[in-house]
Amino acid sequence: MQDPETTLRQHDLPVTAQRLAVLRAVAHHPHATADDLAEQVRQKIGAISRQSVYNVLNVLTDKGIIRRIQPAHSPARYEDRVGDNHHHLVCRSCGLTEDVCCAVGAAPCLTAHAHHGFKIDEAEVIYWGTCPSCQKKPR
Amino acid sequence: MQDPETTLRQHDLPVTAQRLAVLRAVAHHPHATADDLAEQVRQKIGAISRQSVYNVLNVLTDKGIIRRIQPAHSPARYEDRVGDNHHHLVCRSCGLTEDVCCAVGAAPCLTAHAHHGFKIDEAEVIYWGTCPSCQKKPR
DNA sequence: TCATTAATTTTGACAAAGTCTAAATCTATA
DNA sequence: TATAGATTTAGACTTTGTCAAAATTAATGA
Ligand SMILES: [Mn+2]
Ligand SMILES: [Mn+2]
Ligand SMILES: [Zn+2]
Ligand SMILES: [Zn+2]
Repeated sequence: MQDPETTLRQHDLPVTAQRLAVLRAVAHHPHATADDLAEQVRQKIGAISRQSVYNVLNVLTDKGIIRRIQPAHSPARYEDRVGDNHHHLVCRSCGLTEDVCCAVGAAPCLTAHAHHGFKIDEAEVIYWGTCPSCQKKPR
Repeated sequence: MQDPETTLRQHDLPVTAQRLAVLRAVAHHPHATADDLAEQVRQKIGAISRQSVYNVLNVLTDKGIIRRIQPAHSPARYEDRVGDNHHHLVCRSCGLTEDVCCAVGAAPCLTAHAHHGFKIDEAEVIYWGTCPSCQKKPR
């Protein structure tokens, strides 16, 4: 990823302190929630409204600059690793989220057998399980 | 599936009108939301509280009698087709949800390469696309 | 540099989907 | 049929996110 200001200009987005800070926060904290990111941004630039965090995350997602993932039982999470069709491994117990390369190859799971006449554009895969640290915990 | 009353007794659940009605509604309306199901139940038994619908869906899900799926942008959906590791095909436009047999074989996507030391117990796959009917619509 | 305009940010209300709690009701059992 | 324990209900509450209008800021070009 290049520097956030260049990224914004390349996408015809006016450069604002809020956008820069959110974009940096996403880059530094992959799979963070909107709330997590607001927290990070506040530590950097002092203040940001909740609405602005959502505004920025939405516009960045629409432009394809970042990606939104929405596992069950969790608010949406964001990452700037886009366009590589990777998947996720989520701990049922603590929510820890790890990247996993696409199981079948390049963008393979997209070859979804033309089922039911649907025009398929994405295969979303989430592996659910227990992370090493939670496996150790009693209970 | 056998009759709902037997199912409940086999799982040591006291039989109530609400549980029977919700279980029947799930069987007759696969991939319905809690709200959809409440609606159906009311047509059958006259009334049920929102909380009871959730209570029942939760206990049935915990017992493994039904399954909960939670696609992005949608409230949770329920079905009584459990234990066969099937996946889902969801229309981005209208939310239509169809079953898809597991792409890789029996319970294959579970063989997830022992990544990151996680103990994986489920591979959830959602194919996103546009259903035939929505493909026809203008716009 | 400065004024103008369009876009962004903020504030505060609102919505959807669920959960929590205590009181009322019902089921199972004997 | 009485009892104990479980379920159901009502209503408040929480979380995550959106909407809309007013205030502020960024980009542009004179
Ligand atoms: Mn990722
Ligand atoms: Mn299904
Ligand atoms: Zn964990
Ligand atoms: Zn559709």
